[in-house]
Amino acid sequence: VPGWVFHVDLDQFIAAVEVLRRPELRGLPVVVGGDGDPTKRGVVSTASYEARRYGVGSGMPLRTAYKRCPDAVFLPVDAPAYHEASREVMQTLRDTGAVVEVLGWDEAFLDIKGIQTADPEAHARDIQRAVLDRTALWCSIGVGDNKHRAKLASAFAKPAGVFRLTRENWRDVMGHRPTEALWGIGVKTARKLAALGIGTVEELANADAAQLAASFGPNTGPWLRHLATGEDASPVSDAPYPPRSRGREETYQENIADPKRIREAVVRLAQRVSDDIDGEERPAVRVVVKVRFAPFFTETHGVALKPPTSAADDITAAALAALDRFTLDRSVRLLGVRAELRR
DNA sequence: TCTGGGGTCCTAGGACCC
DNA sequence: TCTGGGGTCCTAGGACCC
Repeated sequence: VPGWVFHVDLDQFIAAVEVLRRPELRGLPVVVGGDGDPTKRGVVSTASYEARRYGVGSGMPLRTAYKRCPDAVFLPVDAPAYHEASREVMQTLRDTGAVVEVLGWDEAFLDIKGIQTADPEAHARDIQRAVLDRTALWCSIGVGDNKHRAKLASAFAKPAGVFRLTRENWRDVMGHRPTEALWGIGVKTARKLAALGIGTVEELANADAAQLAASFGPNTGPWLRHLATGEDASPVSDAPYPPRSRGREETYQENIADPKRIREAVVRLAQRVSDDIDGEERPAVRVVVKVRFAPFFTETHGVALKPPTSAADDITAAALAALDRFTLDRSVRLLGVRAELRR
């Protein structure tokens, strides 16, 4: 009997939450992103299915989304609202008795080992119904024999469906797909693999281990091939995950050229980071400043905190010391400050 | 009408040590 | 004279994900 793993993925989550509190938007193209002004710098967080029909999707610049669908309703990101909706969904999932590993606002893995079922699809439908009844949100559920397969399966289940992906149908479903279909392979790695003559999941599963290790490193190489087999022994874990870092960054509507204003902005960001880590029990060991110069290239510099500290004055001083390591001879479109926390 | 903001993890290269 | 072979730590950057 396989230990079933479910991957629950909310359908158009952010847009769906917005529609719930504004029922008049149902059925309309809705685009959530930035501060809701599609003429400004920003990207789409989530587009409703109606908006996706116009070619609008996550990660797309808001200005492009506006061009493609000028009649869409553009809304600002309201993180607290999504957080609250997410909390309700995750609690519903826990109440089913499964072990729940949360993966962001709108996704979770469920280990249902403790629940006897000969019909995992029926159980998935029950969970889907429970989420819908309690939150009025639809989700799709991937049914797998491990996390990786469950994760990929949920995409095939959308919208509002259930799809099973296991060792048995892995080759049929995934073998012919591009390597980018795997969770952990993005456009860069797919391109690099293609240059080695490896285009599909099946080809990657059969690739030469030594060649992969030579190109991607002794750990990453074998890991890539392992991904293509669909096998995954990692457990679903509900253990609390201590954050490694906390950061704040912002893109400016107009680039900043004046070093004095850059300095002031870094101080403000450092102050916000200090406020954020005030609630953490562990102090920061390092502060990293990120600068994105025009047109679009990014550099970072960091400063160690010895001894580790959470004090706002120390965080700010470290951020300014890190900023001093940059040559500010070009205008800046983004600044960021990140504190790395003691492990 | 260019390209958010929140993160995590891995790697390469230099410093440093024995 | 013409320079080893580990090992670890630190830093910057890259890649990926939601």
